[in-house]
Amino acid sequence: MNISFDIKQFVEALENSCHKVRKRTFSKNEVITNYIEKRNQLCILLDGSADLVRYDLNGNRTIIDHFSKYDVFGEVFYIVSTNNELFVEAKGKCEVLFYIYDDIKKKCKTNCKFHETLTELLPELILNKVTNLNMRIELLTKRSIRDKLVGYFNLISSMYLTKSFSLPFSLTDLADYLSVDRSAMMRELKLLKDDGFIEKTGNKITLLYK
Amino acid sequence: MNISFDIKQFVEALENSCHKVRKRTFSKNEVITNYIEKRNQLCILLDGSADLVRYDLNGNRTIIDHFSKYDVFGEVFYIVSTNNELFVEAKGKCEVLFYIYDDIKKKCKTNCKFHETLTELLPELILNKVTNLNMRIELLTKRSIRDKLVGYFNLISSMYLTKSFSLPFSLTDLADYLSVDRSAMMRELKLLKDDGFIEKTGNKITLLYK
DNA sequence: AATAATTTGTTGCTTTTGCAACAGAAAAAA
DNA sequence: TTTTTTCTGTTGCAAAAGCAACAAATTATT
Repeated sequence: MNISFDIKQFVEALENSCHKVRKRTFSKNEVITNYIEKRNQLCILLDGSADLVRYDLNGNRTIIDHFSKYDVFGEVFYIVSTNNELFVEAKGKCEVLFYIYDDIKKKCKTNCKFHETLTELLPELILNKVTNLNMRIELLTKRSIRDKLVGYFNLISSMYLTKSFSLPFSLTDLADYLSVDRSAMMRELKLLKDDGFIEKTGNKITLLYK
Repeated sequence: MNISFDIKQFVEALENSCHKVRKRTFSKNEVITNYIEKRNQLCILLDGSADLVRYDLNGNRTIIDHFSKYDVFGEVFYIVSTNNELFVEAKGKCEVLFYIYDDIKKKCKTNCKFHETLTELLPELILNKVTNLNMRIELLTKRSIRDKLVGYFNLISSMYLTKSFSLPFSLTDLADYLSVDRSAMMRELKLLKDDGFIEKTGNKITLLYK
């Protein structure tokens, strides 16, 4: 989910970048990072898209979060208390900025623009995450696959302010995001189409209701 | 979930309380507050326990969050982007502290201890919420009722550092929290018992595995 | 351009979950 | 203490979701 407006400030601050900040590129399917307890890492996705995924003991894959340009991620936003490892996987070519810190409030010696901006924006970034997480919970607590799909479509629709949109996920990934079986989800998509609620061509969806 | 250690500072700060802060008591089943877009309210549960609940169009009740002594709640922690109204309901006698603000960073004229403490603790409070929400998502993404139950029990168990504990919920409420049908959950609890994974007397659970 | 890999769409069958209903236990209110 | 209300435990049946498997389409890779 996008908070690009604020994050652009970060990118600008990087022109004369802090020496503690690293930039790296990744190609499709590479692991950008994993979440490690006790390490504090903050990452900014400068380009591309990536998913935060978890594999459980039964081999189920769950997409915990989906990141696109200028999204921020890292342990700050997911204090790990789980058994399962979390990975951030590149969905395509990605450019990522890394910042590892001991104390997020501590500035570097030169007190550069990056740290200044970070301190200023962090509360807002975190509140953004909270909104995100709450939306996610709202979706996941829906009782049926149909309700989850419709809930998700409404979200996308109100975000892009249009009833016609391309999914930011492949359908396979969408199933992992909604935490349901893919084939069951496909079946439900077909039913939604047959019932005249949506139109669907590939991964382009048009909402016909309301 | 409990973050009492920090919140005690708030309570102390209230000895010479800020005039913008209100204290009220509630009895069982009373609505403590609802979440309103554009209003900024921060509440601290000084005593008792309460649930943040949502009712959807199908009449399903979902417990979004469960609060106990010294937990903090309010719109800050749930920027509302939903159609469904959210209520905080008292589960018993409750004592609650309310603080409505325009700008959370703005201090009152007297710059009292309350505001000082608030500014200091807020980032930590919010990060605490984030952890909470992530745990919740971890539970909700589990694919079966059994996995949700076991996941929840593990959570409680590691929080209280014991394999034997009383549930902070009635079983009816637990089902609403895990977002599953109550009778199906009861069936699964019985199976867990029959399979020798847990012991259960009333709402006291003992984990027999690991 | 050809080949390989992944994703989509579909289906039959099985398992899990939800729904409805009810009796007994426990808790709250009168 | 008695009555009322809520919660627990259980069940049969219906509906929804998961699993497995495969062909067709699409997308990457060589």
